[in-house]
Amino acid sequence: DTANALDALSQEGLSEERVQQKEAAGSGGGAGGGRWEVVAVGGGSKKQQRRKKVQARMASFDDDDGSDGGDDDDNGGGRGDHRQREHPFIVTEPGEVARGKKNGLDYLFHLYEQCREFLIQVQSVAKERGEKCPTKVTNQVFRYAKKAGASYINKPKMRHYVHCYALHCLDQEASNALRRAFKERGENVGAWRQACYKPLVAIAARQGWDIDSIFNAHPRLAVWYVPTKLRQLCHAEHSSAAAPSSVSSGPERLPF
Amino acid sequence: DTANALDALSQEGLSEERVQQKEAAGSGGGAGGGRWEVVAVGGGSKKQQRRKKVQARMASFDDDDGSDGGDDDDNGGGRGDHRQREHPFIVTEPGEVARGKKNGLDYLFHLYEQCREFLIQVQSVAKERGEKCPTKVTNQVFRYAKKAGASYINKPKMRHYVHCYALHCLDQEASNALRRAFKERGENVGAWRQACYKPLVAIAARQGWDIDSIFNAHPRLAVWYVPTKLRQLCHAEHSSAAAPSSVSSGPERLPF
DNA sequence: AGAAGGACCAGTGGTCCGTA
DNA sequence: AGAAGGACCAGTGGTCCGTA
Repeated sequence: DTANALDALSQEGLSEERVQQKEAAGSGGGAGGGRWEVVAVGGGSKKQQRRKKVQARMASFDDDDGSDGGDDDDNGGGRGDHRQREHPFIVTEPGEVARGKKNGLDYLFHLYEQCREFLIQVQSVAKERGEKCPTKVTNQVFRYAKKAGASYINKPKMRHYVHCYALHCLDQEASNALRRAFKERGENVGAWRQACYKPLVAIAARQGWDIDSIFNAHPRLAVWYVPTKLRQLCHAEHSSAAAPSSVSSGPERLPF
Repeated sequence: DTANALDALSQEGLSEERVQQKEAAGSGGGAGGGRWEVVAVGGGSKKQQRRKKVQARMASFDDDDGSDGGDDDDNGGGRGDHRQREHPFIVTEPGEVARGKKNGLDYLFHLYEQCREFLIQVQSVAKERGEKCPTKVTNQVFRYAKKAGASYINKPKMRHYVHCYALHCLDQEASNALRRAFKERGENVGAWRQACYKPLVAIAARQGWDIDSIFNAHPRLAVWYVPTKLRQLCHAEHSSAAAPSSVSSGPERLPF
């Protein structure tokens, strides 16, 4: 029947034309406080946009069967077209909502917090079942997020901007300043993203170069793997910062 | 040339007819203090048995190239026969050295300590290089151990007996008593191994059922993954120990 | 029969590159 | 051109089962 056909399609990751909700940052300051506007990026009919409101956060579903057929909603509309991509990010100031077909950086950081919430849910299910319990945002968590309807969350995107989120967590002042500067200069997201590395390496330098400890010491950041490139930058900088013969000296030691 | 041919063979994991060293527990008590006898299990000629003494612990080699050709020793002897297996374990009392073509349990536990030492070496290499640093005995560590000449270490074996080692770490008295009882009764290794689960579950029960925390709180045990079956047993016992309606109550709570 | 371990397999971390 | 993300890939955790 139809439900099964839809299931089959959604298991291929091709259809599932759900309306996606986002909450827009209402009033200034950090992410996570306000609400995002509902932004439809699915192929579904417009009239469905306000349905399935909080789908992304709750719903008690199992994490290991591909089917949610027979639900109370139909995925109607024209079949066969792929889900549209998320709007690209632009550099926004803290509290600024992106206009047009763009997403802002508060929204980006909000996605990291959503992932952490999904992780916490996966952890509590695992504990209930006596299964091994992930400490990081793993593939399993991304799968869970997708099943929870948060189809706008995906691994490549989240991994791509982890270090930007790290800066946001570790030095909100510096992060905010960087956003304002790059917005003012009209830089694109790629340039801003690149620029996030340098202040992080400086933070690492101050804290004995142990980027893993820095991540793990921060509760919201600890659930993310340290990005390879950030690790490499810290290592390279550490090596060249140290006196040539004291590369193997421990943390906190300065060359003199 | 010959060296290359040998390399090729050893990369298939088929030959490398090295003499293997083991250190025998000299004087009673726990493992790790004494020395094991040299036990040859390779196909190499007998006269080579005392060569390459400490091979398994040191040697500065890289962890990612398969070649150690051109070394100072030849692997001589008849080619083409597979490496012999390790002698099977028998249940021995603490301090007792297995006789005949058998290995004792002090030796088994010693292997766990060797693996931990290999892990520590892998970790220090990773830190020097600024690579991500394993916290557990991973495939990478088993590969490293093999390259270090400890060909008698392998993943299936180590995973098979982890919970036995856990009991040895967490309650040496109970572990020793179990060994003596099973030896006296003439039980085989499989029966002893099975019997190790029960006292571990009892320990978990006393400590809020969190077997992961119990492993992680012990420095020598923390480097080992909690075995699936032990985790399942703890969970099953926990569920049935709790009152039916309070399965989701936290640790340390008793049903009353 | 009891046991050691090569080798396989499903699902991982990581990210490239065809896509829009 | 800049960017989002499906999909691939090497190496993982886990352990079965052909072997001795």
